[in-house]
Amino acid sequence: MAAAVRHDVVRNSDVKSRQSKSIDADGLTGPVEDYLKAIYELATRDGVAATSDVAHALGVAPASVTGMIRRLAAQGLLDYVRYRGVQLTPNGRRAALSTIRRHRVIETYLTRVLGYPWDRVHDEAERLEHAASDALVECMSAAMGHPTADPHGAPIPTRDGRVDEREHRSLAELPLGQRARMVLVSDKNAELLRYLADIALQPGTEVTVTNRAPFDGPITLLVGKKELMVGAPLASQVLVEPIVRAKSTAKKTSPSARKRTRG
Amino acid sequence: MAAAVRHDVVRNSDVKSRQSKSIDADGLTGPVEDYLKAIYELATRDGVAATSDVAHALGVAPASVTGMIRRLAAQGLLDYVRYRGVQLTPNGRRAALSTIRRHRVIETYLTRVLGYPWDRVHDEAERLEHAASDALVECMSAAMGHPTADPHGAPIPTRDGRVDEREHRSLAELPLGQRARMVLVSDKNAELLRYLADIALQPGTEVTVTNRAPFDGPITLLVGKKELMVGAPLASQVLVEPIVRAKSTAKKTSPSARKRTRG
DNA sequence: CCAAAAAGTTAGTCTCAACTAAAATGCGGT
DNA sequence: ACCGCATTTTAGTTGAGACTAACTTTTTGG
Repeated sequence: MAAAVRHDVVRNSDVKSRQSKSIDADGLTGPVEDYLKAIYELATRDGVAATSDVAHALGVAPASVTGMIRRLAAQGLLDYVRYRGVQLTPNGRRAALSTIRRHRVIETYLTRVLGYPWDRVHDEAERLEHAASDALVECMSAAMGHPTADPHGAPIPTRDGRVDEREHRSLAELPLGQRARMVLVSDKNAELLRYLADIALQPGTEVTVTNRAPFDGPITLLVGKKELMVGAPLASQVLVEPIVRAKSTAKKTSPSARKRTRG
Repeated sequence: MAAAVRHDVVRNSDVKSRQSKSIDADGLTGPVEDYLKAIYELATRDGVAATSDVAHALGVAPASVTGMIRRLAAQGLLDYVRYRGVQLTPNGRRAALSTIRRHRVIETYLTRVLGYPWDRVHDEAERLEHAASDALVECMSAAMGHPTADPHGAPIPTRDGRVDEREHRSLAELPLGQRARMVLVSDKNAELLRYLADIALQPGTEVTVTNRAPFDGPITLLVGKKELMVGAPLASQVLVEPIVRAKSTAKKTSPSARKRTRG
């Protein structure tokens, strides 16, 4: 090859910023992002997240959660009072929503564009969300015309951290005969998702509960034209929104379902 | 299968396999994959990889490399003789090529399908390669009709570990006046890639060296219809393949460029 | 209202993958 | 053949993030 030149432009990637642990987009590690996500979800439901709930959600020992919580509180991502549970600070919330946005955009992209199977997309996104940059996620989102919900119906937070936090009732609570539209199911249970795909029940599908056997017995559904029976555990996982006959222009769903789109 | 409820299906993701460190697709950690990739590249060039070269390639201290090499050798991924450098075993080679395949398919997908910028795709792929499953990578590859080279011209290994390992000569070595086609440039230097994009020199582009100033001085190129001058360091990074006038059907490139497609 | 159970925390240990400093080895030149 | 230098390895430390075992605090049921 040539002679002894090549000094400047060529030296590949010399000074490698020297960070020891693998940091992703937010400057947070993968595990940290997972904690923030889990705490976000628990605290949104219950106000504060309990140590053991976080531990269960992440599949780690409670003692590990206490340890991590201390670090995150010291970093200003959590408000923590010993023995009293934990909440996100504004910074923590921002970080959590950013991770959730990445997760959901990725899920949506993989199913919509690549045809990746519904029931496997969660595990894939669970790893990719820690590796994909925000720039890439924006690329994906733009390529789909900025969807607002993922394939399981979960709302996608915006870049500036707004997200639809409405709560929905499940098929287990839906009044008999009330027409409704499925809106959401957890993406975490692959078996459940496969079964729902089998019975053609997905976000957007219209469904009615026609009968409910006593003592949490089988629930009879009308999905499209087909009638079928499901158990109570499944029914409680499938969230729906009643279809309101548009009488007035006022878009009230129900007095109990408070609409709050926080940011 | 209506009746008797289904207590089984619903329990979310209870028993979480309990593995402590974050393992990806191959059952290897991110750092391990990075070492195998680096060793693959160095050992392919030089027979064995030297500790300090691996250290430099990964931006870590030589002592760290020795430590990791011991672990990988114990796992049967490397052949290691103290003070003598290191080589991949067949298993190590398989793992390295699998990671490289993921990297290059991802790079290609991001540029071709998502329009992700040429000079930033390497860093993105560097993180995604550890998170994307082989299944997803096959999806991407299929969506593009199974390309054989990434956007920088690097050959994409096949699933079964075959890869084109031909060596190419650089613009610095190309005889004056010889028409050639650019085939490859390293993806690691973003600045270089931006400049090449500027001058419209990419894999596939036809290029001729029309003059070379003495003492590694400026090199004059003909790219398309435009003439321009580049320095020796750049020229040595741009690899090309001479264009042979198809006289006979025999596809000989050059006696020195030995074609070996190992697997 | 108090004791037992449940939940949470502390203390101490482990592994991975990095580091620095010091010792060992290999090699080129005379 | 040997000296000096570059390369490599060993030894010992560090930090993140997990674990178990033991202890403390809160909650709950009688």
